[in-house]
Amino acid sequence: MKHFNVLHTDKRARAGRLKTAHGEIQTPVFMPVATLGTVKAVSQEDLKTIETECLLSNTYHLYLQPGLDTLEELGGLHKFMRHPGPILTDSGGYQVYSMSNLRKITDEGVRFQSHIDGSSHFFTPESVIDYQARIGSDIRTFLDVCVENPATHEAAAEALKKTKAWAERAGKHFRATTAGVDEKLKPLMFGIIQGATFPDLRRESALHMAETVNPDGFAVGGLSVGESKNQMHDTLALVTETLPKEKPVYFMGLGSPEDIWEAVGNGADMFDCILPTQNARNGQVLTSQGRFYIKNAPYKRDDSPIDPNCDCYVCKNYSRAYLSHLFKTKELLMNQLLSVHNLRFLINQTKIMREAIKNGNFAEKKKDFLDSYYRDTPRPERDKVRLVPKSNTSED
RNA sequence: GGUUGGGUGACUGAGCGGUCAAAAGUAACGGUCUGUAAAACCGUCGGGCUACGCCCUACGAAGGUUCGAAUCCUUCCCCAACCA
Repeated sequence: MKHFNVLHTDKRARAGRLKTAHGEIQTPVFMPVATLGTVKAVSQEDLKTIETECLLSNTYHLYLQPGLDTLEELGGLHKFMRHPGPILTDSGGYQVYSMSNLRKITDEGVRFQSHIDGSSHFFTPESVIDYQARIGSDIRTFLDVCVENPATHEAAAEALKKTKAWAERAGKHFRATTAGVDEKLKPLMFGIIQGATFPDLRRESALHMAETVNPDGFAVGGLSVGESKNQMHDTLALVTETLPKEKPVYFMGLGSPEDIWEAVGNGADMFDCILPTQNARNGQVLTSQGRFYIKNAPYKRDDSPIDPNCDCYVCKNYSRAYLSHLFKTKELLMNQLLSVHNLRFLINQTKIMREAIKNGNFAEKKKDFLDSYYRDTPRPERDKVRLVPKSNTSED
């Protein structure tokens, strides 16, 4: 049974449908991030209201808390969090990257030191597949090795070598452990493509994944980690050109609206990102006319909604002035309201994209979006590289 | 009326002879964040410059001591507590 159908194309942009055990996903899709089995500050009711199609959760974090025994006893993640829709789980590969001071990589797997209590845990490509089975996610990903940017070709090649070997092991294990499962209930496995920003490595990774591992979908990892926008988009374009066209492409960790427009134009179908929720908690909101900080002076007495063009319940019922007040007074409701809005904004963008692809005017709609989004602010430099490490970001 | 303790930048509050345009926190102003170790973090924060330095104006007010005072002395004005 074919789990993914490309319904419409407009140049390289595609609109499609992905079937999972917990329902269909229309693509392009934005998946809110529920690392610990919750989209931070957002309720299940909210997720439904904003028309969430798929959630992303995290193997590493769920493994530590509440623990897989607990999760399994309570019927898996869907039942535990009462989420009826599809869930994709990240393998923990991102934690290999972001918690580099707490882990050690060997050919066999990754030894983590828990960030909670310091206890030691060993993840292998196979065990991570088993963990995701216990979580019960619909889309499961392989353990990979993501390198920081900038990386030397040597380091990226070394990481890719492990990623490839691990993908083969994980794919084999996945097939062996899901062999008898009914097609309709069968989870999907997504392989992760690495190779930093080196074209030869990216091509090698994509070809290897497609030809040797042949997963249900392709995740593009190791991007949006500090490289320039040009590098990021060029790398994606090269990967989608290399990959077969009949399977979904998931750009891991991409979440600013302008980037998603660009990436959909380059053939990506699925996205997840902490940005809309994390930025919401830090007071930044997205609108069709650009993004801004709700806490900033101009909004203190602004009685208008965050985005007059948004259909979310926050924009219909709350003013900028009130939300600004909530932020400044550290009222917890702010986290929920701004998160709901930002998520709904991105989901609405994907709906506009699908419609545009169907109508064959994607480029035009993309231009409309960007013209409006950058109406009052200069467009960012596309070749600018993030120089400061993740843990020490600042700008003056 | 007396005694004692105080009056420091928007606020709270350190400093108690030079290294003080003055700690720290708050507020204010601006920003960062892309498969979440984040309801986190980072700047700026008296004014003016021919700015990695210089010049003004500043620690209740006015005098004074000193090479030099937010810091010591005198007087005055406020504030708090207590005593009449």
